[in-house]
Amino acid sequence: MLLLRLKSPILSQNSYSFLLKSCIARKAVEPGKQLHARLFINGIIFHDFNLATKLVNLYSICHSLTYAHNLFDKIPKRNLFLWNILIRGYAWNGPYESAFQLYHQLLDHGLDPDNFTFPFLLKACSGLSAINLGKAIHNRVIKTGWEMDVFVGAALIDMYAKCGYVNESRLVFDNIMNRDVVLWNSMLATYAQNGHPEECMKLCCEMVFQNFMPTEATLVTAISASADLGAINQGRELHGYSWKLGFVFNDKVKTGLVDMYAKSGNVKIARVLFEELREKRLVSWNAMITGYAMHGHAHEALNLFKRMLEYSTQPDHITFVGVLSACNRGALLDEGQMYFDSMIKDYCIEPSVQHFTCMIDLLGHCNRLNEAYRLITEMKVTPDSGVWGALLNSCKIHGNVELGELALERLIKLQPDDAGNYVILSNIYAQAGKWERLQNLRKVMIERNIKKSIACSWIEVKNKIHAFVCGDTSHPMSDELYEELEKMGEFMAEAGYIPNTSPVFFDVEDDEKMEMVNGHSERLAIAFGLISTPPGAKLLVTKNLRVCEDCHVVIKLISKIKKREITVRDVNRYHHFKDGICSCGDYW
DNA sequence: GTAGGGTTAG
Repeated sequence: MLLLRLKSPILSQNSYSFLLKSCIARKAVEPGKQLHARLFINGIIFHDFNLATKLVNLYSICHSLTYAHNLFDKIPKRNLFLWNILIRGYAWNGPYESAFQLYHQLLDHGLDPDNFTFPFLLKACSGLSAINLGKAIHNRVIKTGWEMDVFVGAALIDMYAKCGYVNESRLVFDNIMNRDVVLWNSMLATYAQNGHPEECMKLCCEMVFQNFMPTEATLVTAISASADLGAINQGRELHGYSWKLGFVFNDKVKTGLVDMYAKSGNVKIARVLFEELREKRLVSWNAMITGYAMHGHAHEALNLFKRMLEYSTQPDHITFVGVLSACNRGALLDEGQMYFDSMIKDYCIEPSVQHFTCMIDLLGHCNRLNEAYRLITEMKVTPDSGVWGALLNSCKIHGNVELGELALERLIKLQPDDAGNYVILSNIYAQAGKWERLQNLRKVMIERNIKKSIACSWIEVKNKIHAFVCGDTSHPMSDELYEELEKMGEFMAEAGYIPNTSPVFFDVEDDEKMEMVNGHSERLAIAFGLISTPPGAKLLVTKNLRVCEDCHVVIKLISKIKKREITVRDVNRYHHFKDGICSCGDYW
């Protein structure tokens, strides 16, 4: 950049070329603009295609799309390379629509998109979640014969993944014979991002089996999948595998491990790894803060947040989801309100539905139901099912029938087929002794043919995931498992336990009801865990719905009688049972 | 005479 400071107005075109190349390498847009001005004054710019191209490239890399596009428009003869770098700029930074405008212009000019154009266009589709556009581009890919290209393929896989079309992703993946590691990674990410962690793990094994060397992205994706599965042993294996492959000092892999250990209930190990990070980036802070929040360690989460600010790391909207849900778990109303205000005022973050959900949950937690409702009415964003669900849940805990009815009314509009909401209101009615309303609600459910979704819980034992549905007798160890449950029942009866059958929704006789509660999937998974692990071993069970109230009581007792730490991760939160107490403080 | 696909936190 020394040359820039020289007074001499005349530089050779080679020198300009060299300087621009250096600007591109450093992403230095300001010196580039100065060079642009000189080129303009000297009248060189429009005669030297090479220099103009370099400038468009620089602007495009540096998010200066307006500059890039203006210059692009003035270049008389444009080649595909020039179109591609401008499309790339829009694909990376938006507005994505501009990428498609350029694409159509390109076609109008009689040019054919190539294996560079397609990945950029597909990236823009991913950004817009525009499946129809994506499919149209896919057709064009097939027509122009680029479908076997790994770059195009990976972009197609990602586009379908971001639009939620997992099967289409897989078709693209299966269709390409000469795969490379990124193509595998794209497919792994598709499964991980779309809630198919088991498929992700399976494919990961296949990839290794086919002698592909995992990369940083492979491990990050696989670790996040095992975090979503709550598969601690698989996660530990991946941890060991990272050692073997030399990724153990890699901060991105390590952040994945922090998330994985936190989600599987090992917050302490997560913290140790977090402290080992050489560079603590925003994602790492967020993983640790949300990890603490999930497990109800409100003060640890907030202390870490304060430390993050001392490190001058700017929090983002995800950090505040963690901070606010930490306040919620700790019933810290004043702090929660303070952070919510600070997020808006000090950090200029527009509260999202998630932030509002945290606040409504928090107000509800503290029995400020009317304020919670008022907040919903004042929200600038449209309240979704999470928001009304939080209100409904708070109404159940504090026995507010009227607001509960209102919340359900809104929920029915948003999720007409979700039985869970009806069940919560029916529980509110049952608790309040409103039997007539309860009967009416049941009638409505029957009329609308709303059925409770099948509850499923799973537990990982010796690296294998064992899944149980409600009343399941299909497991090979089913007999032993029910025997264990029966034995537990005797112990619990001695401890004064009386089954609470109110969560059982169907009209059935009492002893039948008992059996149904007894056969709840979380109990089956825990019973299986008890008989297939050594005494004292921790258990982690994951459930697709909320833990039922009776099971919550029972698991507390089991943790005391069997001297076991049991973690249940239900659809909303974690419950840590130890010595007869649950970390949620019976609020969930 | 150049560029590109996959990566974690909610």
